[in-house]
Amino acid sequence: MAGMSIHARRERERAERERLIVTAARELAEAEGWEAVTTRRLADRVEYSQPVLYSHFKGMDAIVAAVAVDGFADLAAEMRAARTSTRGPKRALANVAAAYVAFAEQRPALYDAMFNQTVSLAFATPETPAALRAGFDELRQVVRPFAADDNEDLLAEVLWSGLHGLVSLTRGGRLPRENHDRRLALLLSRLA
Amino acid sequence: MAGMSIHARRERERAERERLIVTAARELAEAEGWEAVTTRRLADRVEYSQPVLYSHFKGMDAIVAAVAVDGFADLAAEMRAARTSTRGPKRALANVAAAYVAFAEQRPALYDAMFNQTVSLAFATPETPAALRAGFDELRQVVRPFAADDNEDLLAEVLWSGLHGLVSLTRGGRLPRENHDRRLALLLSRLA
DNA sequence: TCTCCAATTCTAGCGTTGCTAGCGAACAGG
DNA sequence: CCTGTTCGCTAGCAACGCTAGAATTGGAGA
Repeated sequence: MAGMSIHARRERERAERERLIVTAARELAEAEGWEAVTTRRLADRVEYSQPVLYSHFKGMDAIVAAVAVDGFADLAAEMRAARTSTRGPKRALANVAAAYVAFAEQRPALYDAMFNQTVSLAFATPETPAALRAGFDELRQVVRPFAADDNEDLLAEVLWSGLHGLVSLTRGGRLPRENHDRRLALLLSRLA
Repeated sequence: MAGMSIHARRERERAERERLIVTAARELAEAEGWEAVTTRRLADRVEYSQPVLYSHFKGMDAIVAAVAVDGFADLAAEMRAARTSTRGPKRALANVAAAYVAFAEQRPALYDAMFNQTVSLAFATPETPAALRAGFDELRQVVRPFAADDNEDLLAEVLWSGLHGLVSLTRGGRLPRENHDRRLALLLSRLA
């Protein structure tokens, strides 16, 4: 039965091509913004025709969602690094918050995919991708020392909201970039 | 010289038509979301042809921006009502925050225009529309009792960030709607 | 009142978008 | 070597934002 290994190779190649599409979409978005990521340009970039994209993803939204999942994994990793490289609950909190903000500032297109662009990502359900949970877990761990036993989740969610609000309003020009650090410090001091 | 009054009438009619366009855009967006607000459908609704839109606004973005300015005026008015109908700093804060959240929940398309859709609105500059300042002033007034003299603005900005983050993550499905009230209460208790 | 000119609105169309139908080539299996 | 299926491509659709140029409207002067 040579057929089986052939089938396996095909699936492998197919998975590779899917990765190629997702990373190409991500690179294009980070270089020129999401409005520049069209099916034609993306197909051009991966050197396939448009319809190939639709054999992997249901549509453009699904491609954005795939990039977003990647983004959540990256964000979770960076927050984890920020947390484990510090001692002391207060410093850990400050470091993780700074990592979150830095991520949003340095990868605006990725952050957009995660929080603005895509609406069709399952979040607090059983089929939520692991990467999404991982990010939230980091926040929960870092606020644990400051929470009463019964509201750890709640505090993590409020922290997340505060960080997202700060980042989001600043990036949209609603808040002046000037006092960004002071705002962040104030938020953290009130939550801790 | 009858020409002058004719000119005046024409300008009046023109202004009326502009209002018609903006309110039609707003109604269409609130009824079916912004993706349904196309130049063709909008032109249809106001019973003019597409190019008329471009004699009033530079493009679709400018129309969204005009709706957003309306939205800021509404939001400011509702927050003002919430503040002045209450006695006591803590209650005032809670009431204004609740008004903000209610606004975002009941008029999602409007909130979208104000915070997600449009990027091209001047905010902390001299030519910032009055409606935009008014909303922020309400927040500033309501946090004044809880701020040290030198960081009143900062605290208002952090409150705004927290509220926007809460609303934005909840609406995008990132936070379960379940504990929304408890999250809001926690945020306020930490800021006050 | 009739004609003319300027302002204004409409028709028609351009280039691009996301997405899909259906043809043609490539390739595993007999 | 032939056959059947799988796969990617060419071509095209409807709808998008936006614009050029024709057509219509309506005030002004004879």
